[in-house]
Amino acid sequence: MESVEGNGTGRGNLQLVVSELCRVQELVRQLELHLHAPDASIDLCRALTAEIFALTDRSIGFVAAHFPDAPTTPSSTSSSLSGVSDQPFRTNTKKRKATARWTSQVRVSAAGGAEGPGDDGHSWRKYGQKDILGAKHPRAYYRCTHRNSQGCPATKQVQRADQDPALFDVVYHGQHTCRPTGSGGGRRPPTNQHNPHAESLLQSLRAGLTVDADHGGPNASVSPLGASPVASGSNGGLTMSPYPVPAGAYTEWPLDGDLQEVVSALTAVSAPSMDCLFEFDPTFGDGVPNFFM
DNA sequence: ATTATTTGACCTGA
DNA sequence: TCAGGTCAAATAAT
Repeated sequence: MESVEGNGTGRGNLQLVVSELCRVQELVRQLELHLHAPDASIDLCRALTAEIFALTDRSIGFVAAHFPDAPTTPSSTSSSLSGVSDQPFRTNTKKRKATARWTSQVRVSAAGGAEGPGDDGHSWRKYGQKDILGAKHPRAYYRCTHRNSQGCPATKQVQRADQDPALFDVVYHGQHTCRPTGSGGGRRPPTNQHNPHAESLLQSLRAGLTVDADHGGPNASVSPLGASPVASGSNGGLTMSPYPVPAGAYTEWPLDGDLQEVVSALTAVSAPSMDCLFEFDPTFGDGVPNFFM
């Protein structure tokens, strides 16, 4: 393995990475300011988000290039995380390729021993349940109710966490293309341009970013630093925690590798409990995540 | 009657 | 062959 020490280029890149992460932090601050502004502009937020992604992407590229098989140093946060999820949930490292092009992973707790995570703002129809090898609880499969009527490809998988039955691991696949029809069904509370999920994202980002060079390859993950494994704040009976994606968790999604985990980590704060989603299109058509509500 | 859930069978990728 | 994901008939709920 290459040693960075004694390698001026490597050290230079590390400095670059640090400076870029600082810039990312600054951009996040700006983004937050815009989000709190009464006349927040979605376009501006998009632009800032795109730049944040671009910067993190480049930094990850540097790290991956100079630590091709860097030994993983269990991040300082992972130790605290491990208490909650030493086996977050079975990461499908060798199963069929998914057709979805977008994925998000969240851990949701249901208050009062509810049967499942609360309403995430979309209407889902259960279409299957499977016992998962090594997992105490079965995994439930849901698809968007509007799949037939509108061809919405969004699906999600919900599985009760082994360690804490009050926690549910939810994996979202695919983007919602459905448009909620009037009242009922996929209802949406009236929202202005304030995006609560974006704020969650920002909180995680502001808490700090760590870039872990994953052993065994160019995969890297960005995990929120200092974010407690289970957010203490509740949200209408739901608590949601950013979910640092373990190394290799999503290696098979049809993405360009590195970014998938970043995407997973970043989008981990999106989702349930509200209906406006921070969606991310990993095809990077224009590299701009979509906020829509 | 319509819609949602359950559950065993089937399909697919590794 | 196995495990995870999906289908679809039966059943339940509204």
